[in-house]
Amino acid sequence: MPELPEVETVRLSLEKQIMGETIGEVRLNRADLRVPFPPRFATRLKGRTVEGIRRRAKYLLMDISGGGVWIAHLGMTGCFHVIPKGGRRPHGAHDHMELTFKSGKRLIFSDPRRFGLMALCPREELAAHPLFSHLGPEPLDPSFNAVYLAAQLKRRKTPIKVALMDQELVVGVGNIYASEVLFEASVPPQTPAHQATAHAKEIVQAIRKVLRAALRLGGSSLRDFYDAEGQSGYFQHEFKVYGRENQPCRRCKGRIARLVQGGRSSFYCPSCQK
DNA sequence: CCCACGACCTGCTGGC
DNA sequence: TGCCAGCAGGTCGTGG
Repeated sequence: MPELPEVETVRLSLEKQIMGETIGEVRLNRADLRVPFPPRFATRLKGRTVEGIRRRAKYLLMDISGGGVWIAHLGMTGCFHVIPKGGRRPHGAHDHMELTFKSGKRLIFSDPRRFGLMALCPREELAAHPLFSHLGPEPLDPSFNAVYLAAQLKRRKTPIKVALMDQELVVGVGNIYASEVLFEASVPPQTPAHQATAHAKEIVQAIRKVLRAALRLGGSSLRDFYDAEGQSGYFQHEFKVYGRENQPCRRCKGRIARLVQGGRSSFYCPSCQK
């Protein structure tokens, strides 16, 4: 569910729903997700007001009163659900955190695979936090440009598809958008990164174009992505290659191919991408 | 340093 | 119908 467009979609819906809310009860239904919840997590959230909701890479950052940041990562299957005051929702087997605001609104975090993560950090220590200190630039930030990308690609032998998913090179691009971006840039996914330096400009433009288009459509909903208000995204209908193995290329009518790189499926059009 | 690979989890799908 | 292999949006640690 969660590459940059999906995380940003969740951020927007959380902003609409829980900005300014003050946290009452916090219930954890287990001790850990991918890593343990922070020590005294519930206590440290209780009584705090949500002052801001930001995103960095695929992390959601809730600024809470008192100077702290509540960090959340959705992993593969993590979901926030906001339930209006008095609203009902059957308890799910994977509801790991249930938070009630003083207004009566509730916020549920569910995550079947538990690849998600929660952390807490003082605001001024965020940049130095181990989760953040090694992250590359935001793809929609001016610092991510052809000169930067070419310099990064130059010293890597790994396939371009794998390089684009490396959060140290650029953040927010995951398995879906890496394939879509390379189709847009007409670059085959197997190309060694250092051989793609000449295409750095096209790749930067493709990343911007694809991510912006996905953002406009509320991200991509495969099986289970919804924003905090239960709204699905629509970009999955725009996929040119992702998940389309053996189907006709929308551009040339040739067959979309699949290969495995770094243990993940890559999709591409062998005749358009060369 | 770089890279490939497995591990972490659960659930769904498709083939036999 | 039932079972099992294979696959799924991400990251991290290990070992070569």
